[in-house]
Amino acid sequence: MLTNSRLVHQPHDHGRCINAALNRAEELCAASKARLTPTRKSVLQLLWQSHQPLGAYQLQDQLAVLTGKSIAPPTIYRAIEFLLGLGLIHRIASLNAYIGCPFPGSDHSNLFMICTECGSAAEVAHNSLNELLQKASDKANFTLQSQALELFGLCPNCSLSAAPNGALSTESTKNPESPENSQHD
Amino acid sequence: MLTNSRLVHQPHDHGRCINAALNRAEELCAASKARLTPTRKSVLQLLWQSHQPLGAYQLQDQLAVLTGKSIAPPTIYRAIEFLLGLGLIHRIASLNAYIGCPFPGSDHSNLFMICTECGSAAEVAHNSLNELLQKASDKANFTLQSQALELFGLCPNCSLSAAPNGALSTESTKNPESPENSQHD
DNA sequence: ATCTATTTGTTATATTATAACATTGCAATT
DNA sequence: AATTGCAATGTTATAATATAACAAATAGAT
Repeated sequence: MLTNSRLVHQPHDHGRCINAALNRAEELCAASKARLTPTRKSVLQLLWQSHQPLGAYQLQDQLAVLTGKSIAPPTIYRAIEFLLGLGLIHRIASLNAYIGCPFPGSDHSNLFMICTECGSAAEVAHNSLNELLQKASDKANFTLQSQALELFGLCPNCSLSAAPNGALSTESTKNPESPENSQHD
Repeated sequence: MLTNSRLVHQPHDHGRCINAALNRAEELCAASKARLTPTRKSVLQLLWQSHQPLGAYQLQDQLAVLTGKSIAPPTIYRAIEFLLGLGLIHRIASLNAYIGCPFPGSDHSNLFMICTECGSAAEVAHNSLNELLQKASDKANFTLQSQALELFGLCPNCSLSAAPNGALSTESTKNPESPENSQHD
């Protein structure tokens, strides 16, 4: 199970998150001879400002602030489309929102754990889950092409706040580890 | 694994589907002292006309045909909200569409297998999948509340059409079984 | 019959997304 | 450097999905 859950929910050097994501994006674009133009790069950067998914019009507002000029929806959606195409971001259907992908370039499922309290979303690539879904599809004679898997609930931090005092373990408060932004469990 | 997949993809007495769904709805409403008003009932009936999810504005159009008068969006959305609340229908987030639930009243996950070709959607209640998701949530200290699980691909029928001649088994062509509209696998 | 709460009607508008066409700008070749 | 062609962005308008706010009607309880 590959996840960015710990990184999402613990204090960390987020500047490194952003830089790492932008660097990966540069590499991926170079590799596929795609152009990471200023608009596209800004949108990606904005989506990495936090670990919370942003809607297209939130992006529009923030891009206006960032660049000092207002940009119409089609431009935003084009940048989104481009980034989605390269797997640099994901769309979270149930939120009509977009988020940076922590594992671009790797073939993986898109399971999201979305906090209904703080809005954060952690991504999980879960092999046995994918196998199970593939098996279920086979059994139903369903030719699986893609998937949208979205879990809602309370993230570690919000779970702690919500819990009756001291009822939960301190498991989630241990320090984050390298590498950059993912761990294998 | 509980699914209505076979029923969705094979010829069957669909009138019985609809009637069964409406009867279950009457019972559930009676049990919870909720009122299945004409509008609500019509919306539910329309959602059971086919095994394809319908959008709110498709419902609006069809309701206009059915009743002979045009009905504004809020009324449609209110009926949808009511039916969702009782678990009689589901919302498919990635399609902005709604579909009748074949197992209302039973506590279950909402895994959908949605055909990208014909638009049909089969629902699957999959215990071990739910367990796996619960485990993954626990591991991430995520307090799971609800989920949206949507698979895209080709349904059995469309898989057959798409497949190079005779390459697939005839497994999916055997007859549907009782009961009304679900099977245990 | 009256009251109350629920449901529906009505109007307006918010939110998300795309179509269609014009313009700009990069970059490859001459 | 000028030309050309394609990719990217700008611009305007509008489609598609969803909700807010308040008024009217209706069912059910007393």
